[in-house]
Formats: sequence, C-alpha cells, structure tokens
Amino acid sequence: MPSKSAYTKKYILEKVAPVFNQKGYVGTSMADITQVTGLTKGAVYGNFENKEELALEAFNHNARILFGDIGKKMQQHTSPIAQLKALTEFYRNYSDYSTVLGGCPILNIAVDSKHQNSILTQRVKQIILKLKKSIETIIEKGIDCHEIKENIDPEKYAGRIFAWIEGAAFMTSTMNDSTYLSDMMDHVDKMIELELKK
Amino acid sequence: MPSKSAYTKKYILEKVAPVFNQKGYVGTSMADITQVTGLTKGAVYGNFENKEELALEAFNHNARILFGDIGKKMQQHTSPIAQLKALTEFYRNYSDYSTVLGGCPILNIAVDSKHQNSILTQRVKQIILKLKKSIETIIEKGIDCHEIKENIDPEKYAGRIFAWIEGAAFMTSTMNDSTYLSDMMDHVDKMIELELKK
DNA sequence: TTTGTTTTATACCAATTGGTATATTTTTGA
DNA sequence: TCAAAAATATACCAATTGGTATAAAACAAA
Repeated sequence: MPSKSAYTKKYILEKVAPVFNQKGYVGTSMADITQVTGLTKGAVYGNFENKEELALEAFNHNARILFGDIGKKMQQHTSPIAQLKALTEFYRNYSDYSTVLGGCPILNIAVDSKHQNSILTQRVKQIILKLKKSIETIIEKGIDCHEIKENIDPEKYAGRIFAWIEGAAFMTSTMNDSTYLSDMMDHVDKMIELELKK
Repeated sequence: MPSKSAYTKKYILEKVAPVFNQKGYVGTSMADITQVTGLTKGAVYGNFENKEELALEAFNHNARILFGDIGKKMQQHTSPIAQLKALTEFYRNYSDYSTVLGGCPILNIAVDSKHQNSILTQRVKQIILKLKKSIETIIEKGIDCHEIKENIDPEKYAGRIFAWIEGAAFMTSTMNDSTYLSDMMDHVDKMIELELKK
C-alpha cells in the first residue's frame, strides 16, 4: 500500500509541472524543483528516478488535466457539430487556463524538448496524435450521421483545426493578448458552419 | 576599419544561430559555441559581450535572413493580393527552409525565451509585430485600391494569418510532416479568395 | 623590420549542474 | 509499544556552467 508515496508524488508533480512547462527541460534545475516543492533532493529522488522521469511525468500530469477538461466539455454534447463547438468554447478561455500553467504544455514542451530530450519529444507527439485523432473521430461521426459533408477529409481537417488552435495559443501566449485565441475560435466556428456543416 | 572583426563576428553568428534556434538560450552552452565555431572562448568573448548578446545577435541574424527572403518574394509583385499569395508561396517551402535552421526562429525563440530571457522575448515580440504590420499594410493597400473588401479589419486579419502560419510551422516541425504547412497555405489562399478578395 | 594594436588562445575561477551514499526521521503493522 | 520499513534530510561528489585575466599570436602601419 504505497499511500504516502502516492500523495507526495502527486504533490510534487502539481508543484513542478508549471515550472517545467515554463522553463523547459534543461531550463529547470533540481534546485528549482526542491525550492518550489519545499522538499529536499532526497525526497524528490526517492519518488522519481531522475530529472527526465520527473519532466516526463510532469508533462503527463498536464496532459491528463487537459484531456480531462476538454473531455468534460465535449461530453456535455452528443451531436458532432456541437462537440466541435464545445472544443472551440474550451479554447476560447484557454488563455486563463494556460496562464496558470504558463502557456500551452503541448506547444511549450514540444518546442522545448525538440532538440533536447527525445523521450519527451516522443511523448508530446503521442499526445498531439491522440488529440488530433479525437477531433478526427468526431468529424467521422459527423459524416456518418449526415451532419457533416462527406467530401471532408477527417484527418486533414482535424490537423488543420489543431494547427489553428496551437497557432492562436502561441500568439496569445507570446503577445500576452487573449484576442488571438478568441478571434481564432471565431474563425474555427465559422469554418465549422461554412465548410463542415451540411 | 574593423575588417577582421566584422568577418569573424558574422562567421560566429552564422555557425551559432542554428544552435541557439534548436537548443534555446539556456540549452546552448559556451562549450557548444566554441565547438561549432572551432574557436576558443577568448575569440568568442573578444567579439561578443556575453552569452546573452550572442543569443540576441544570433536571433537578429536569423530574423534578417527571414525578412530578406520574404521581402524578395513579395517585391516581385505589385498588387496586394499577389503579394499575399507570394507570402503563402514562401511558407509553402518553409519546412525545407527551417530545417536548415532547425525550426522557425520566431516560434522557437519566443517559446524558449519566454520565462528565461526577457531581452530576447522583447526582441521576438518586436519582430512578430513588424511582420504582422507588414501584412497589415498590404491588406490596407488592398482596401485602398479596391482589391480587398473594405469591411475587413487589417490588423485583425494580419494577426490571424500570422497565427495560421505559426500554427502550421509548429505542426510540421514537431510532427516532421511538411503537409501541415502546405495544407495550411492552401487554406490561407482559399481565405484570401473567399474573405479578402472583392 | 619594427612597433603598436587587435585578435585569439590558455589557464584559471567560483558557482551551479544532476546525482548519490548515508544518516535521520517518519510511518506502518503487529 | 516497538521493531521494520518507508520516506526524507544532509552532506557530499565529479562534471559543467558562464565568465575573466593574461599570455601568445596575428595583423597593420610606419
């Protein structure tokens, strides 16, 4: 029964995840970690193999939260079109959401780890593919139930939507201007109406 | 006549710019720099104040090249619509372009420096605003010469186009898939025809 | 060719890096 | 209550960090 360990492990991840998200893998030192957690190296290394595992788990932690929140929003609707709209609704408020974490974890960790940590890079890719796939599935369902035009390429369009989101997330984050995200979501909604909806 | 110095300075920047672009500010060590240039610390510090100035100049170097190449493409045309199409044409081949540098400098440095180096962050913001402004100006000209609909908000639309580009650049870079960029440029071209063009 | 100046190389610095061995404390189960 | 186990703290390690003082070399002008 690893009860205590599970708690502190989660505690460490909660404290550490935003730091890794902001400073990146190499930019975050073990000193940063002990400082933000209030624990010592002994405690940290007692719960995680090394810095790499810690960074990986921190990203997984953020990804879990992201998936959970998006899922919650989307499961409130049944029709594919409404689910896509729920997605844009989620990302409309994403600036508040991601300022807590210090920017979009997918964007940050993907860019940061690209030439620094292959394991982390691989994991981000997985997460991106998973998110993209979920959009893809919704579009496919939409086509099946005659809500979405059948000439639409689900995979291609899912990739496009995801790129729209990340592009806007990048701009709001670096320019400290939430209108990039809200404006982009206006556009996505418009495209859903114009290009997807039958 | 600072002849020798100017040469080596440029030489160092050419060698170092891709490294900073890939590994980021904290991720790039002075050892990396001496290794990639084949020079010693003495030579490097003789030409640059410190690591921060070097990183800043390296980014400026990349930005200059980027602006130069985009400018060349766009100046081949006179009509605003054609100039916007020249921009999408440029970014169609941006994956080859940026693999040499190791990804889009604007995206990489913006994300990397955000919580690490405020001077670098400030500079990237400037560059983004400059690029966005140039798109904005083209749209304004298009409205003036009745080529583009006058109900279009130039600033808003310029921001949107830029976010599209960066989103696609992010996806092709992290997923190693150039279709994200080409597909996005298809979309931008379509939007130019559908939403902008009169 | 010589002199003064720039440029580059070498050898070093304190501080910080990720990580570990071990001691101490805390928790758990009987 | 007590012993075993788990968790945490402390003190340390070699390697690397950005940066500097100084010596050596390369260059320029006379």
